[in-house]
Amino acid sequence: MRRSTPKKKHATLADIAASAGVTPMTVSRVVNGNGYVSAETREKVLSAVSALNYRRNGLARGLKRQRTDTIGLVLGDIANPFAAELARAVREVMSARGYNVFICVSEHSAREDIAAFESLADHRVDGCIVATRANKLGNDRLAEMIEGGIPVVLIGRDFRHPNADLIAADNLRGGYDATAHLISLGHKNIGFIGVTPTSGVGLRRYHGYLEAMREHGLKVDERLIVGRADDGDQWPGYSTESMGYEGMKKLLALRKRPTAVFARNDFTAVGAMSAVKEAGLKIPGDIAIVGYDDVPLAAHTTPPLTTVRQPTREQGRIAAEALLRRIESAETPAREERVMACELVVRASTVAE
Amino acid sequence: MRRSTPKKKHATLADIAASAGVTPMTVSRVVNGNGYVSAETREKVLSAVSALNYRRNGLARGLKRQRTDTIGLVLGDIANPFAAELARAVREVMSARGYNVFICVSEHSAREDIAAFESLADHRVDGCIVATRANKLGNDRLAEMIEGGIPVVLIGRDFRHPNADLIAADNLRGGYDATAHLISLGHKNIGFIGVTPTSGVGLRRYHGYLEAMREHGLKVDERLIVGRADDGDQWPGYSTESMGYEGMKKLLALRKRPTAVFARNDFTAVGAMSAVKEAGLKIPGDIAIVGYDDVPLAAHTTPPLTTVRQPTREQGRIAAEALLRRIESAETPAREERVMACELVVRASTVAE
DNA sequence: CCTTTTCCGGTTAACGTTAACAGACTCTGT
DNA sequence: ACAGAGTCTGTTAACGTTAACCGGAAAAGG
Repeated sequence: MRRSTPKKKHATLADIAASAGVTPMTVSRVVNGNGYVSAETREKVLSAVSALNYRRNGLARGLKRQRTDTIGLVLGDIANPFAAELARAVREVMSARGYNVFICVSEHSAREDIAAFESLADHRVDGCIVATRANKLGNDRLAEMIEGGIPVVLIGRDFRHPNADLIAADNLRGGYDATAHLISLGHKNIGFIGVTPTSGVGLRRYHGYLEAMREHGLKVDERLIVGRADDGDQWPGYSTESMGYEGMKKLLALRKRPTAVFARNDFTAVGAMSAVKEAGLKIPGDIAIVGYDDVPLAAHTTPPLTTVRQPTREQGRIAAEALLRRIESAETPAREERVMACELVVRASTVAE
Repeated sequence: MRRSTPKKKHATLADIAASAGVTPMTVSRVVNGNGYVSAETREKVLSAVSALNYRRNGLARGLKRQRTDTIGLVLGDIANPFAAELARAVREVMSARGYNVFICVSEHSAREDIAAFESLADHRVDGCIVATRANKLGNDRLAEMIEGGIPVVLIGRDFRHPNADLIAADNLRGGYDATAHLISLGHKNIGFIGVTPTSGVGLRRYHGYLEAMREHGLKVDERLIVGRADDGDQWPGYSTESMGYEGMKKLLALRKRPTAVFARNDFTAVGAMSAVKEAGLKIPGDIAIVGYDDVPLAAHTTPPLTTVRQPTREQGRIAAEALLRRIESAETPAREERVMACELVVRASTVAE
């Protein structure tokens, strides 16, 4: 218990300067590698730096320089492979240009969404990429921050602002294509797992499903739309697989069960597949299944999952580049909106081999 | 093209003060809700705050207060559900105590590992939770930072330092139990997917496997250890499912193929299962499979996956609390090390129902 | 009535860094 | 020898915030 020691303080430029017998300014020049410093002084300074374990204070530096070389990335759900891939792409571009990336997670809650970009803004990140789903409160707050002068780029968030670029996958079309694929295979009774009829408002892929059904003259039975509401503020212990599993159970219990199902994402689809197999039914013979995202897992399910691939890396890369443009140009550039095509990947969960 | 506007600047306390006809100090009192301010002036100030869209400058604030109310979390792989769950638990504890959490991702690269906690340290986070795998360079750098005075707690990183707590799951025991389970079912020829014989040095669950084999008098054939090296600095396009798939392919091609396989994690196990089924073999009849982590998916594979559950939330929570202790106590507390038990979850991939 | 407390707001001086400028000294070329 | 350029280091003044302190007015207590 007595094994505690007094706390250490961080060394400052002044400490190094005193120890090396120079002024703080000279030390600053050495650690930043700019300005003229003789080899001899540099040596003295560097050895003092490592002796005192000096690290520059990013707060003071950022305050003085009016930039932090740091950007923020707000993600809704860190467990999602899509988010992970996005983060990787953003980071690649950003670190090549000398920026750090700090990630904040909102857990799909409006309150946390706001808290996340407020804390990033307070720490004066040079810009922000926001990849969370739209919500009223968050949108309002975001608009204020943008108007407050923070460069912002949105990924897949259904919110438009004249000073924020928007990069998105064409999930409306993706959902349409997935559904049209099932229709072209002769299915008429097609379910959707992953939203409630009311909560799906913000989900483009769900609208794609509705549109495809309507355009092909198929009626959408509300009993075929199953899932949990997700627009509330809490989503405790959310597991997308179990939503798929439970959703499919509900569909299988219907008097007239669907012959095909479109799931909001691949993990939901996997849960649904598990329920189908448990019921002793065949995929795709009895029920065909389509997922969304083409996560690595999708190629390894039994049977392999038909899904819709979105260009994740490209979205991340383009968003990062758009943000850099906003950060580094003297004037705030004109708004850019990019909608990227998705690609249906047909595997054995809809078409037997 | 011409649709660009000049950049905005952030409003400062002084701007608000001027606009409200008070001093900056009074504004500070209002926005921080401390000190005495009359209702009338508070009103004036607040309306100026919202009119000018003021947000306090966290850099200046942090610089002056010598704390940022922010902690850093360094993760190796954001796509891992384990990491996601950990992050959630850490965030829960931390936001309840008024701290923000910034996440940095190292992509399992030593260079990025170092860059991550250096950038966090430079931004003067109040403390850091590091959940990346150990590596020589990173450990050295980390030791320097700890000695530089930053409170650090490690999760599952095989690195000891007198001023850093260590929370870990007992993956050695978990790996042992998983392997012993297979042995108790009569398997003798048991493969491991996910490391090369040389690269697995840092992976406790792999050592558990080796230990169980040795203790039960079974010899470990090096050809039964398959996987990619992962201790290099690059790991491009890494997909854990495909490692499992390819690893299993190699094992199936052996003249004397294993009757059971232990995979380093559940996704690797899923990839392996996919290769087994593709070869027309039965699970667990021809080959039994055990994974690790008990991700939500594991309950929904076909057959459901036997795996080892680690207490993820608890690790996150305990780490967060340990960090808070380090941050908020005046003296640096004595080192704490917690090893948490894992639990074998038996499902149908090893024992037919 | 006087003393003490509570309320309200201003003043000053940092926190650690760097941009801008200034001064001195050393070359180089003519 | 001298202008001009290049090299090296120091001084000053912010960047935006808040801790610490100060003083006056009003309220409370005796």
